[in-house]
Amino acid sequence: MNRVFKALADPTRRKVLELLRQRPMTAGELCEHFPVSKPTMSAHFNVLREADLVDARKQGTTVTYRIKLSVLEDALLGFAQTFGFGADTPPASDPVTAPSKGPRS
Amino acid sequence: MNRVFKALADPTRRKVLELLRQRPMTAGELCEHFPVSKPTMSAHFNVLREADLVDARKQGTTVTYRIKLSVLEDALLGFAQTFGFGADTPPASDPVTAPSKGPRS
DNA sequence: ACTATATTTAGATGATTAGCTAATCATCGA
DNA sequence: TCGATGATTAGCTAATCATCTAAATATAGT
Repeated sequence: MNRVFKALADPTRRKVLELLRQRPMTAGELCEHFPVSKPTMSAHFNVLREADLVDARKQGTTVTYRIKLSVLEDALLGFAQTFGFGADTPPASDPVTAPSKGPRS
Repeated sequence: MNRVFKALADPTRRKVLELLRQRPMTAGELCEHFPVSKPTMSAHFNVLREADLVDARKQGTTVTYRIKLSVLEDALLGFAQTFGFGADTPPASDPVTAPSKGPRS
C-alpha cells in the first residue's frame, strides 16, 4: 500500500491512471499524452506495475496497459475509511491510540 | 492537490495523520510515536502544513497540531470519484480523452 | 536575568527520483 | 534475413527527499 501512495505521488502517473480509466491503452498511445520521453514514461509504467495498479499485456510488438481498478479502490477507500469517510465502515480503532492501550500517560 | 498526494506518499506522515484523527496533539507528543529525530518530524509537519492537511496552533511553548479532515476528504474522495468509486457522483468525463476532443487519431 | 523546555532553523549527507540520450531487445512484414 | 517499429534497458545528471547534529528561537518559571 505504501507503493500505491508512492505511485500516486506523481502527477504524470495519476494522469496515466485517469487515461487508463477510459480504456486500456498501449505504451505508445499513453506516451502521446505527455511531453516527456518514452523511456521516462516506461519508468513511470514500471512504478505503476510495481504498485500493482496496472497490468501489462504484451501483444506482438505492443504492450497494452490496463488499470487494476480494484487495487486502486482498495487502497484509496481503505485509507479513507481509516478516517471515517467514504463508506459506512466505521473508522478503524487504532490499537496504538485506543483507550488504555497506548504507552502515553 | 498535488501537495496532498506528495504528503501522503510518506508512511510517517500518513501515520501522523492517523494519530491526529484521534485527537489534536502537540509536536512533542507526536514525536514520541516515531523513531526519528525531532527536526525530522518538524520537517514532516511542514510538509503536512503546506499540503493544508494540518493546522498548527501555538500555545505558549508548545504547538498543537490538528488534522484538517475536510481537506483530506476532499482530496481523497475527489480523486476516488474520478474513478467512479467512493460516492454517488459519476466519474468525471475527462475533456482530454472525451470523444472528439483528444488529439488522438 | 537565568535556566529549562518545546520547537524550529541551518547546514550537511546519503538515498531516491524524474528526466535525458543512446543502445538494446523483440516482433512483424517484405 | 533485413529493416522498421514499439518498447525497454543502461547509464548518466540534476533535483528532491529523509535523515542527522548543532544551533537558534521562543516561552515559562524561578
